[in-house]
Formats: sequence, C-alpha cells, structure tokens
Amino acid sequence: MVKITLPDGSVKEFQGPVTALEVAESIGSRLAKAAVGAKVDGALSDLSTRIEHDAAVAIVTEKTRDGEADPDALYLCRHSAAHVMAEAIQRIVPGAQLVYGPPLENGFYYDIAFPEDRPLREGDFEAIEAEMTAIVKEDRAFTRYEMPAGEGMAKLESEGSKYKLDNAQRAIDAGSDELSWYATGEPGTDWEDLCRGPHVPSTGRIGAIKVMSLASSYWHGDENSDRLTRVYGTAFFNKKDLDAHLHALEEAKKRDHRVLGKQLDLFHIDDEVGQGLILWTPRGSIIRKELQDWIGGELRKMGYTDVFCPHIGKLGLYKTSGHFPYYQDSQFVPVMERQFIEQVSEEGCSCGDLSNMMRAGDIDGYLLKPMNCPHHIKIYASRPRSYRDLPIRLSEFGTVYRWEQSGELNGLTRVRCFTVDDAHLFCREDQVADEVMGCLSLVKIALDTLGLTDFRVRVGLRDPDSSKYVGDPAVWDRAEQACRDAAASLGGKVTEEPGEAAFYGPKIDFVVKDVIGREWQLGTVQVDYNLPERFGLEYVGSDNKTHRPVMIHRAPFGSMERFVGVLIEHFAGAFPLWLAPEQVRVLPVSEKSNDYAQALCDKLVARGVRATVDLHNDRVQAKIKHAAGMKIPYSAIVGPRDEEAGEVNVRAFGIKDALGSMPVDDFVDAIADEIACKGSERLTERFETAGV
RNA sequence: GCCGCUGUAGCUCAGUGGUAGAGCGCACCCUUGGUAAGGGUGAGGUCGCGGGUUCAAAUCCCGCCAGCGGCUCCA
Repeated sequence: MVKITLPDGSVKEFQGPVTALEVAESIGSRLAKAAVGAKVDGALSDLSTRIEHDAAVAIVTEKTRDGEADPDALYLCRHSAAHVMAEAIQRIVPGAQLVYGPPLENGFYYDIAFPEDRPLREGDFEAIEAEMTAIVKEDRAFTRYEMPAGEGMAKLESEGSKYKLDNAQRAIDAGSDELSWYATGEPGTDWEDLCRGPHVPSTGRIGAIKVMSLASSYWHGDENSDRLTRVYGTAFFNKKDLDAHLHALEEAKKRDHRVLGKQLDLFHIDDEVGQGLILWTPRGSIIRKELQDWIGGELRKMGYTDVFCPHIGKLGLYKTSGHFPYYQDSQFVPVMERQFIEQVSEEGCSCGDLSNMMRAGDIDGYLLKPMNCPHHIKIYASRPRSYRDLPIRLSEFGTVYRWEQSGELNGLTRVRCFTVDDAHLFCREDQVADEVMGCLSLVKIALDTLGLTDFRVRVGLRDPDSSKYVGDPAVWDRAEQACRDAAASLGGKVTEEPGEAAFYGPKIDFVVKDVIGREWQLGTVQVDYNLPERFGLEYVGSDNKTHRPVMIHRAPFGSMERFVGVLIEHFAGAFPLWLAPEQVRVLPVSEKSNDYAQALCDKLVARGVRATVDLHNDRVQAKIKHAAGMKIPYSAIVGPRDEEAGEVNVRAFGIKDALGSMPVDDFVDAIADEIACKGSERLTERFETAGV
C-alpha cells in the first residue's frame, strides 16, 4: 500500500508502487495529459518515476493554477531541449563531444568540445534548429535507464568520452552508486546522454525552441583546461511564449545604457583615446555632477572631510599596501623613471629581463593608482593622532585605473578608469560597529532616494582555499563577523559568498541587475584590519599608549561610471527632474512666439533650471516629438494665446496629453521646487490634484 | 585573454566582384503651423586599419584594431 498526499492535503491510496503519471490519471485524464513532470517529496522528477513509498506528490503542468508559466515545468522543458539540441548538433557535426548541458533561468546551454577542424558557427544555427524541430515532431519519449556505477563506467569507458566519464566520476564521488541515462526514444537504438534528469515525457512536449548564441567556455571553469564551445538556446511550451521572450529581449536592448548613452548624448568612448576610457559629454557630466554634489552634501552633514590626491604614487607605496606586485595583472604597467630605464639598458638588460624584474617587483617607478586607500592612509599618518580625533573620515571622488581584460570591458559598467565616491574611515575598534552602520545607512539613503530598491546585499568572505588574502586569520574572523552582523541588521536579502572578499578584508556589497540580467556591484562597505597593520598606523589612546586604528573603506555608489550606467537603465533614460541633463525645453508654436519663449527660458535659467528653447523651423508637433525623443522631463509650449494670458502650456515626459496651462511665474516656481526637493513633490501632481 | 558574431554618412541600417545608398539628424529655402514627424533643396563617406588575390574589392583571403554575447577575471 502506497499513500500519496496531494498538494490540497487529500490522500490517495494505491495497491503497490505507482508512477506519477498514474497518480495524475487517477485524478483526471485532463491533468494526466497536461502533466510534464512531478514533484515527489519536493524533488522534481520524471512523470514515469516509480514511487515505492508513501510520498507527497504534486503534478507539474505547463502553467500554474493562476495561468503563469510554471518555473519547474520550464526547467524540465529546457533541460529536455538541451538534449534535443545536443542530438541535433551531433547529427550535424559528427565527433562533437558533449560535456555538460544544464537549464538556466531563461533557457539552457550545452558545453560541447568540437573537433578542431569543425568549429560550430552561427551559420549552423538554422540547420540545428531544423533538426531540433524534426526531433520534436517525432515526439520520441525520454526514456530513463540505470546501471550500477561500475558497469556504467565501463560503458562510458568503451564510448571513450573523457567528459562524460568525468561527469560520472563526479556523481559517484558525490555518493551515487548508480548512473542514469536518458535515451531520446528507445535505449540502445536512439540517441542517449548520461544524465541525472528529470525530463518532460517526450520531445513533442517542447513546443518552441531557439538556438541563441555561441560562446567559449572552459572545462570546469578553469582557464588552463580544455576550451569548450557553449551553445545557448531557449525553449518554451509554445511559440507565443518564445516570441514574448524574444520581444522582451528587444525591449530590454532599448534601455541598455550603451544605447541610451548614444541616443541621449551622455558619454562617448573613443578608440583613439582607448578602450574602457569614458569621455563624459556635457549632458552625462550633469548627471554625474548632480550625484556628486548631492552625496557630497550628505557627507559633510555626516562629519566627512574632503581630501584630494594625485593619480599616481610610487611603487613602494603599493608594495607596502600589498597591491604590487601581487595584483600586477590588473594594473597598468608602472610608469618608470627615465633614469632607471636608461641605467638598466646600459647594464645590458633585455626586455625579457625588465619584464622579469617588473614581475618580481624589483623595479622603481610610479603606479597609476588602482585604489585610493594608500594615499588616504598617508594623510592619516601625516601627523600623530589622538583617540579624541577618531573617527577620522576622509572622502574623495578618487579616480583609479585598472587593467581589465579587453573582453571584460562593457560600456560604463566595466571600464579601465573610474572614479570612486570613496572614503576611508579611521576609528577605534569600539567604534567599528557604529561606523559600519553609518556607512550602510548612507548607502540606503542613496539607493532609496533614487528608487533603486531591487538590490541584494552580499557579504563577501574569504575563500578558505586561497592564498591571495593578506593578514591574520583571527583578524579576518573578527572582521567577517562584524560584516555579517551589520548586513543582517539591514533586514533585507542577504547572501554570504566565500571568495568575494577584498584581498585585505571582508566586505558588504550592494548588488543590482542590469537590463539583461547581469549583476553589478555598486556600493560597498569594507572593514579592514590589515592595511593599518601594513602601514603601521597608530593613535594615542586615553591610556597614553599607542593603539592601532581600524579602517573602513566605503563607497555608496561604488564607481560613478558604473552607477550612472545602472541609473540610465533604471530610469530607461528618463531621469527625474533634478538629474535630467535638460530639465525644461520651451517650444514656441511658431516663430512669432520665439521672443516670448526665449524670455521664459531666460527666467528658468536665471533660477538655475537647465532649460533650452527649440527655435527650429518645425511645427510644434515635431518639436514635441523631438523633446520626447530626448526624454526631457517637461516641455513648455507657448503660442500667441499663452503670451496674451502670460501663461505657459505644460507637457510632462511619458504623459500623452498636455497637463494644462499655468502662469509663467508659477511654472518657474514649480520647476524650481521640484528640483529642490528631488522630485518628492512633482509638478504633475499639482495638475492631477487640481483636476485639470 | 578565449570562442563566435559585427564594423558602410553624426545616428539607425541596406548594399554578395563592376560609378557609394536610404531614413533620421544637420544647413538653406518655402511654409507661421496649437500638442508625438508640413514640403523642397543641399552638404556630408580614406566603406574600422594594413596587406593580399583580381583588369576591377565595401564585397573574396590573411593579419591587426574596436564593439557585442558569453567564458575566465574583478582590490
């Protein structure tokens, strides 16, 4: 007797072992037809899985009860689609060796080792999709069979795929005593793959399938290991959902900060200047400067003091800090003194020798600073400090340079020169908790004001297996605990990630996603017991003895470049009034109103508003379209009627109809007010409340 | 750095070996028009860069540079 508990709590009894499909059939034939898998005691399973003992069973169908696509069903669909794609690819490219093909949030991929003389190209996609469609049409059942570990390994051995052997070995090492295969059809005759499952019942259940892109990857993610080709695809139960997904991708592209950066003239990257080096155009500079001025004002209120430092420092500084030579690969090559180069050259030093000296750190010169902390530390250390002076909070919009790999560079979000809204706090150990909390609240204020509420907090801990970290493990433990406690006190989504720490200490990061789902680290707070040690920092305590201060690194935005990039996408380019590069555009209805329009614009500018007049010889319809294209928050339309009444007709971006008319002075006041309060009171609301 | 794709006017893109194209933008002219594109004329291009094949290359081949998607990396 097997007792099956269904999601609604009801219990069904069966004489003996039963499959999930039979359970579904016992409930209703329509459910059985719609079923693509099952959850047995919470574990996603094949519909054909035999349930031997009492269990809680939920039948997985394409859609949940409220009509939404079921994520478990999509998982099955995509995992199965990966098999179909692999079979199609192996038909087209004989000798392609399968490695690993998991489902993803929006699709799936399969890592495949292609023969050297037959790489996969995008031109193959059409043929692959045609094969896949054919396989789907054949509606072959996914058939699972199992073998004991030893027998299974022997089978793989004879087939000769080192990748599948490796997968199997890993499964065995993880405790499996048997291996499972899925044949797409009949075991022994049809295509099959070593796979843990589960799958949809048959290929026909995969409704719509598309090969998306190619990338290279490394076996086990190890760059010294085999290079594989990763083929990305996606699948849905029907074409409509696939089309909706593709459409959403197109829409996301439109709010990509690189696209909007061009369209709205916010920044420029120029080959002749260099990759990953951002040129801020006047419009983009306004956004950055507004953010800097705003956060700078908050810092002054919180007891920070500004400092300024050069962009370079002697190598010795970075040897002390630990940045050089350990992180050479991500630094620009040092700027060496002419005299030094000439001297080693005279001594017969070759380029290779010089390179080796550099690697060993056995050279002199200057480094473009990869971080601001060493300079700030030297300001702290420039005079004796008393415990009464602490905490000392030194802030600077400090520009740093990092040699990112060329394939990593990405618009504003990954660059080689960026400005950190940086500060370093030097405090007593007993002040650390308060200071960390102060930093976190600042990050919260910043993100809340901008409406960036969809972030996760990541506590970056050290990777116990890595040797890249400096400092005493006991000190690390203390700092990690301080970060955990502080992050927990925020009350939001917190994840702990070993290996994400800075080399000098653990950190708390605020991580957001961009329009295509990639995560970027923005604000960060890092507790550091190590650099004060390395630089021998001190203060005199109330006991008249010297003590070591603790340092906190923090940047609420992270990098101005990345932050603005994320903000562009967050607002889809339609910035709130206080940040908008062009806040008001005055649109005269015809040339007859140009003077009146100009006078209005002058009034706005005199109040500090970023306003312009559109004096083009266009009809007002076209001027409205152009203003909308630049996502200007407010348009002020003026014609003879307005001039006579001393009024202005107001339009707001994103609102189809005009808001209405108001006296010129009221409009100027309203705009100035909305800017001053950073949008917490909006001009549009006045019209709504007035019922216009 | 690795694999694939892409690179043509300021922008978005068409152009498969035979005289360099369109729309938008820009300039000028007509129009003086009241809420998401009035009409006309014109300027603007070493077709990413360098080699090669060819009578002839934007187009085919090789190398490089840059961008995009991933991988790896990310103090």
